[in-house]
Amino acid sequence: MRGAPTILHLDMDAFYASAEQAAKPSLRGKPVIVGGLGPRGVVATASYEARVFGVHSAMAMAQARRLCPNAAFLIPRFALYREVSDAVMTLLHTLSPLVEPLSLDEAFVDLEAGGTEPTVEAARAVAERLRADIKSATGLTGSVGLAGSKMLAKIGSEQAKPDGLVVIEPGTERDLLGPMSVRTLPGVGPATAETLRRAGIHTVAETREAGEAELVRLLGRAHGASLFLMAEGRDERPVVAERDAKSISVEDTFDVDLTDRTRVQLEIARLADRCVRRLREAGRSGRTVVIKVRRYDFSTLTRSETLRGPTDDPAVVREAAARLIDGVDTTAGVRLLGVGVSGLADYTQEDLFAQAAQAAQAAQAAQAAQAAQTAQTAHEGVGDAGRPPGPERPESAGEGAGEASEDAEKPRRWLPGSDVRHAEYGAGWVQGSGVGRVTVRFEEPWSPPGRVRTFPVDDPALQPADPLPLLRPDADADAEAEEAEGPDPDPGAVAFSAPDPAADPVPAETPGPEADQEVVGDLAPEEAAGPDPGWASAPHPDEGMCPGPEEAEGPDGPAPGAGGPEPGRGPGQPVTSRP
DNA sequence: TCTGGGGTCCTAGGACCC
DNA sequence: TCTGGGGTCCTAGGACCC
Repeated sequence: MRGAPTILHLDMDAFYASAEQAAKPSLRGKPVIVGGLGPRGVVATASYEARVFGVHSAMAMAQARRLCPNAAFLIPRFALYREVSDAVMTLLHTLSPLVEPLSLDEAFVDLEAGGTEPTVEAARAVAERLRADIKSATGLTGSVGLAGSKMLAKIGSEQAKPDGLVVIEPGTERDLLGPMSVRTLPGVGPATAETLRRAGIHTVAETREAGEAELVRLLGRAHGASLFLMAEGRDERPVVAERDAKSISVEDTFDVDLTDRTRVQLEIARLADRCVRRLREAGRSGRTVVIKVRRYDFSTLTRSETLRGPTDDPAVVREAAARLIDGVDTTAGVRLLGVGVSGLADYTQEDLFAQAAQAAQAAQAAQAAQAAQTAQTAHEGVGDAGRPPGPERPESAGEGAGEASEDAEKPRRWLPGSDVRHAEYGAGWVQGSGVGRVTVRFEEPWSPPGRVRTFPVDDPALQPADPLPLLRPDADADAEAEEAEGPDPDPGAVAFSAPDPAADPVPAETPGPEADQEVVGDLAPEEAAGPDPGWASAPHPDEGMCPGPEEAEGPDGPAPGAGGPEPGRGPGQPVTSRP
């Protein structure tokens, strides 16, 4: 607890959705929902326009579609968010060496460690300048809380949303917290809240009054004690600069439950490979392999195995994962599989070789022992050191949000929201696809809202592309970014590949909303001008079903009540309605 | 159409060792 | 030949967070 509000918490506003609106001019001021688009997807972030309809994070996407059918539904583009996040974190590091990122869009900063004078006025001035710098470097807004502790700073930024600053002056904490819900306190989720509710505890004040002993009795030692401190407004947790990861894992939820045993084994092997790829990218190795299985009924179990030494060998991890899944009954159906590695360490190459060999030997010995025990020599141990030959590439049911590297072999998937470039029309993004066609809106972050065109999905002129920067990388922007970042010469806010202005075919004038669609390729005009029937009749054949903004479709609206996601603007249906 | 993906921390029991 | 404890590691599950 400090005498001055020098702990800062920054939380970017509706981060993913705001980044998408910044990147896609036609979506500004409209409801945007970012998340998994498959049948089992959930909302990652909803723009404020979509929240008006009751859509929020972690909601099932199906429910979000019901609540806000006219929103633009987009897959997350983590490459973009990471770039923006890096720019923001760079700004935070100019304030203090003590920056603790919590996620791509959130961080604590210890201003006092950065030399800010410990007064309300000085802290407020730093925070206001920070918010302005973030806006000019990224085009996005963030909310800031300032307080004498992490907990209060975070509560402050929450109160400040959107695009605000709240200072909680030391000395006011207890009064401020008293009437708030226990859910406000960090570490109180649905389960804890329910336990407390059954004990008649609903507010922070009631939590305090219950006393530490009672809280420990209800919640256990660590949880009860820390909750009591938090309720009293006592939070001495220091801001700690980023720590090394302790585990790395990947998982996939399948559109349809898996029942085939061979398929389950195949997916486990693929996940193990993906996990090791991430492990190696991080320059780490790990000693404990974990698999996760979520069954048809959502019950979840994990199985783990600790090796004799850390490894980053895909074969070793794959084999451990295979042994673990062997012991799990999956006959009734599996909706999710995951593979992770924990007990991470940085190890030299020699160590890795030695230990990988050791682990393989141990595994072999174990197998041999087992074989001997069961007197079943048909199960050969020798082959276990080998790798499954050939590429494993069953169709992926999950989105694989993290991994972008997919085979060039298989048919291209045009996921709504993703970046494309057309040989003639330039940069754009996929608005939807289905039944052999893909609809693209051609616009750039700094252009006016663009127009929509439809192509055959296999049109060679259309290619996937990297995200464009949110701010036009011109001289002015560079100067601004440089100024914002101080001595660092890298304007860096957004260091993507620069667009080629010469190749920019986006029409200079903005077409009217009724005339902004043009058909390209061999489609009959009426076919292309109307809504894509694939959207209405078959919601998930091709992930494509992003209705996009109101003017996305031609003048002929879809047949109303066609079921499935709303393919376009029905006559008289407002896209945004503010209460 | 219920319920993603990537993490962290805590608890609890059993094995094992001193 | 009635009974110790304590410490650490491993495994499994669960709550929570963004």
